[in-house]
Amino acid sequence: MSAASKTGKTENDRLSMICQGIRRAILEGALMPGDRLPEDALGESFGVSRTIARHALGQLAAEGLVELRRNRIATVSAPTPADARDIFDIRVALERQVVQHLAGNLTDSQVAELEAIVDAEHDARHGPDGASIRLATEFHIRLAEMTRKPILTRYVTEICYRAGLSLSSLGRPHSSECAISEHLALIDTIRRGPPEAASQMMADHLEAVASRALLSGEGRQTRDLSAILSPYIGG
Amino acid sequence: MSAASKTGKTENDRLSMICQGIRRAILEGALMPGDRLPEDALGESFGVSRTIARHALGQLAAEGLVELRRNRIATVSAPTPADARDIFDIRVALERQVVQHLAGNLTDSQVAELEAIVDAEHDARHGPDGASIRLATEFHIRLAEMTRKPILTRYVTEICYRAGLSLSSLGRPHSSECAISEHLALIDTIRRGPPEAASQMMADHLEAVASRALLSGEGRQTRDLSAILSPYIGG
DNA sequence: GATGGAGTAATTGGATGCAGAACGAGCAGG
DNA sequence: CCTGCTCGTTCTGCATCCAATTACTCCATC
Repeated sequence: MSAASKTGKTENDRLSMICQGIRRAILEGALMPGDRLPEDALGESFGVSRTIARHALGQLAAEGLVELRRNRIATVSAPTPADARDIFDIRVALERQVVQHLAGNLTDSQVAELEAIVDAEHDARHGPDGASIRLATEFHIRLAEMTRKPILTRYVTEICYRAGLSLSSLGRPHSSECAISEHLALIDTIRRGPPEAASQMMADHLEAVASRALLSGEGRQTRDLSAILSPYIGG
Repeated sequence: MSAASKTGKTENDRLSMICQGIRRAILEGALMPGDRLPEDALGESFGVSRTIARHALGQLAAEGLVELRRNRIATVSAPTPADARDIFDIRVALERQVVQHLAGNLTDSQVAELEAIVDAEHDARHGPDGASIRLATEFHIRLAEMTRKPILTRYVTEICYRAGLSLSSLGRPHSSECAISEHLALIDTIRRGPPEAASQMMADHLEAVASRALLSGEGRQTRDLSAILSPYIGG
């Protein structure tokens, strides 16, 4: 799925499979912060041995999605509100780059593809929360991929997943209603607009998403103490 | 090898040690793109088994510093000029965030610390290239750390290492001469300046670094094979 | 009923072993 | 002299195994 740069890839890596599976589960809220991810349970779920599961956890920890402490069961990361703020700031910076590179350069088929995603978002707006978040994230990731800049794409993808985790853990149940029309407007502005306008609109959009989801502040009271204390333990 | 190898607490970080060691070796140009990193050799060098070395390679691959292809010996990544351009764009975006958060908020001791690094850069300006790149990178990383935003810091650190790799492989021998005065000016502007000014100065600085180091590389397109392939040979 | 502690089960950290793929030397042929 | 093929060596992919540490349960105690 990631960009194929030069030499053909298509490695049937089981490791990527596991990573992607867990990423999606986290993104959709199926896995919540603090949930435990024991190595052999994981391996058994995915039909591989602990070795692979272990490796996958290492990767996901590097991406900030899971927390790994010595001799302890891996858990889904629990971003603090400060983390979420940090993540969204970075996301704004990166996605501004995306739309600046894209502004005025979208092909018709690309526009169509993006609009198809928004359509799917529209269809899913009354479904489970996870689907909305996943589709909204997909929209942004596809946008990044269209720049054909693999490194930028990688970072945008990563930060989008982290943002998704923040939303599903700290955010209110739902706020995608407005995001849909904003996505449509975004497509249009990117398609024709000057880079600055598109960049600004993306920044406003992401800021709005963050505000709607996170500004509520109280969030939901955490399910257990460890989530509250986790940021203070590791150092 | 002579490290404290007793059981107990501080033995936690063998993996981080390897990662950091390789990162620095790459940053300083001791390891060049295409250099092979066999798991056995790595493990032996660091006095651990393949398992750890393997894990470390996985991490570094996730950071984009090494390339990992199935059943093939890991190699130091070989960024293309396009990759380098991409990396520097991202770096500009991220470091603008850094200075925007920092502008007007630097303490005296922080200023002193940064100036100390620049002093070290000055001392090292006629030494080996690696030292200059390492110190310049350290300057930017410390700057990021001062925001006390761990996630932003992580990304800046990562992108700085990648930029360093690009410089040491694609860049000209020396370009640190001007960077030193620019770093000093940067400190001053961040210390007192408005966020916009500091942000712009950082962008200009990084753009200048990229231009000085990379713009020369554009000229040689398919000139002769040995010149093109020399970075891929590993000598 | 709540608290603290010991013993057992569960889980991770890491090493090793084995199968298979890639690398490279050496040889045959143009 | 250069190109293509074959085969032994090297290296990775992965599973399994053992030691060390943690998590959990149960019981004694306050």
